[in-house]
Amino acid sequence: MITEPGFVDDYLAYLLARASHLISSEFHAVVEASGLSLMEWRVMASLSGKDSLSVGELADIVLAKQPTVTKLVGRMEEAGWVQRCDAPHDKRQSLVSLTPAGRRKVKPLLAQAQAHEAQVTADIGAPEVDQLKRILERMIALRG
Amino acid sequence: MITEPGFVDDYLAYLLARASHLISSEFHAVVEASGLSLMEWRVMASLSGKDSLSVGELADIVLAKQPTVTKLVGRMEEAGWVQRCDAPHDKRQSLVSLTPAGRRKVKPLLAQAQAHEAQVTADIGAPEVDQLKRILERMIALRG
DNA sequence: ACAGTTTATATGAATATTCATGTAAATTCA
DNA sequence: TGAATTTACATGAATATTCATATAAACTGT
Repeated sequence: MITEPGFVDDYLAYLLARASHLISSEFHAVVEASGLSLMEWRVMASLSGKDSLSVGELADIVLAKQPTVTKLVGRMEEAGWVQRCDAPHDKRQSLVSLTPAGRRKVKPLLAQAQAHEAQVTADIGAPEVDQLKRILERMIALRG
Repeated sequence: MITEPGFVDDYLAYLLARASHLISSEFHAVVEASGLSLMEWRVMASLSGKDSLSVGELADIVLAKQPTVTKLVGRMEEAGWVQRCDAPHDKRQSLVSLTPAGRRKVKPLLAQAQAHEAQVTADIGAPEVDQLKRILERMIALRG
């Protein structure tokens, strides 16, 4: 089933959505194979850099609404991948961090993600990917 | 609440997701003001080019699963914006098309979408947007 | 210090999406 | 041709997301 032309959604918006969906979907297969959803992977990947993130910060990063993240984190907490604790100086905040089990779970995926990006780069061309990244970063910086 | 660095999701994948979300969100405000959801807008924008599209084609274009689109189209049919009819030579297919009311509804949005893209282009720079589009098209063509 | 406001998260009800599967039409090939 | 397979869409149950709102903590100005 091939379909391409005609769609608008601002065209640029559509190209971005389509390319984003494409790349994420490819890696989605890898993520699901390890028993995580795409959102769970995003949360864990985000946390694997930092020591902890608040629910609000996570929502911003993973591009989801706050109640969605609250419940997502709740499920991940039950699964034993993350833990919550109240922020020391602002007890409204709920700081989310990876558990040791979560860290073990996400570690191989981080490597596979890099491998996937390397594959995409090999297919598209390193200069193009660099240009692409620069422009996207500029868009995000200017308008985000 | 500012958050940026650290996230991975393959990094390129994240930049794409973030930029896509950003641009779509901006226009989302316009879409919602006219009483449509983002998905409804995508469906109607897709249909406004073509005479009709099958449910499967729509699902592919709007980046959603088939049952999602079946139900989305069902709601839009009730709202009077689209209509379904069986395909003449393949009665399994359900061809979706805009009603006159749907056409009237989407028409101003198509213009506003163009205006939005023009604004983004003005902000980011026309050459950058052209490059961006070319690279995205290449990605989609190569891997889609 | 306190009343009013804002901010961060949680929660319940409403809504939307997805998975698994069902149905029916088209296609394949022996 | 016709049985087996595949394809397209629909549907019900399960799940996830979202909206509206509640709660509680942090600020603000007096």
